[in-house]
Amino acid sequence: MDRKLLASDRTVVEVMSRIRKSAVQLGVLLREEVAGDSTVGVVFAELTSSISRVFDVLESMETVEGGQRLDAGLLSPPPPPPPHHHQISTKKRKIYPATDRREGCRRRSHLPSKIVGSKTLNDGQTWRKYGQKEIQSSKNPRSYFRCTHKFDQGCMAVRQVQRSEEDPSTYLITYLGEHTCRDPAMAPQLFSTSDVNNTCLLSFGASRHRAEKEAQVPASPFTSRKQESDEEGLSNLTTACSSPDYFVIPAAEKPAVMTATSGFLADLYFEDVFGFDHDGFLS
DNA sequence: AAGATTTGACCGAC
DNA sequence: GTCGGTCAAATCTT
Repeated sequence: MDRKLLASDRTVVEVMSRIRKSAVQLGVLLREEVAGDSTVGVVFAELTSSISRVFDVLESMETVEGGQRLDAGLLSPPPPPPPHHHQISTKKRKIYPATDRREGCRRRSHLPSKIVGSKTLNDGQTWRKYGQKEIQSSKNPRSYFRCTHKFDQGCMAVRQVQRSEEDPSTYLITYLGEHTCRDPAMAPQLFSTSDVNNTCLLSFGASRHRAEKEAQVPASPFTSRKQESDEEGLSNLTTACSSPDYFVIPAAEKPAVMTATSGFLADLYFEDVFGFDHDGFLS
């Protein structure tokens, strides 16, 4: 797959990202049906499988600029320049000169993103909340989080959290960018027994390319620090890996979901992220 | 005191 | 002009 990415391919990427986003939202809305061993569940599994394959193909292409992975450039914008001197205005904020526009203000919503439906905000990562915004199309505000290690390790991962309108107990978490930070001291906590028992992670669009990359750079800087911004006391750990490409299913729904999806997504997750068969891992 | 959160302002994309 | 994403001073928490 040596073909370079054309502008039209990028449009495809954007459209596919939207389709994937819609699929995830659909999964949340159809939780019961998807969880059951029903036709809906089978069709949903088929849909997610197809989306994953498309992303596999797209991610195997080179970028026009050459060399970089598809999402490397799209997901990880270059780090913003260090803040320098700014004019002081009479208002609360400093005024940035026209030549010093903030990179961060560029909208990222059109970039590939990974959306997770979760009952908890705790995903094993340490996040720092940096903003909250009322969203026009939604009655629930959206909260913005950046990785705690943004400045000390240059990690550009960010996430947006919004409570689901359909199911207020569920958070729709959009991950943008990938974690490049590491906190080795916490690695041994990866998949403690309780985590395995209480979670089920379904991979959405996890590619072998990403898996290989993560195998080289072990993900998941787990931390014992206070889980930041975990609203309303939701502190039970529900995810055990930093890779954001998951669909998180509450423990109670796990068996049914595993049946409905024939386990292929879960298999993909275990194989891609950990590089071995989960049956062996769990036994 | 240090670090985290809140919240109004700023700014680029659309 | 509107909207969404980010910044950063003020405030809160540990």
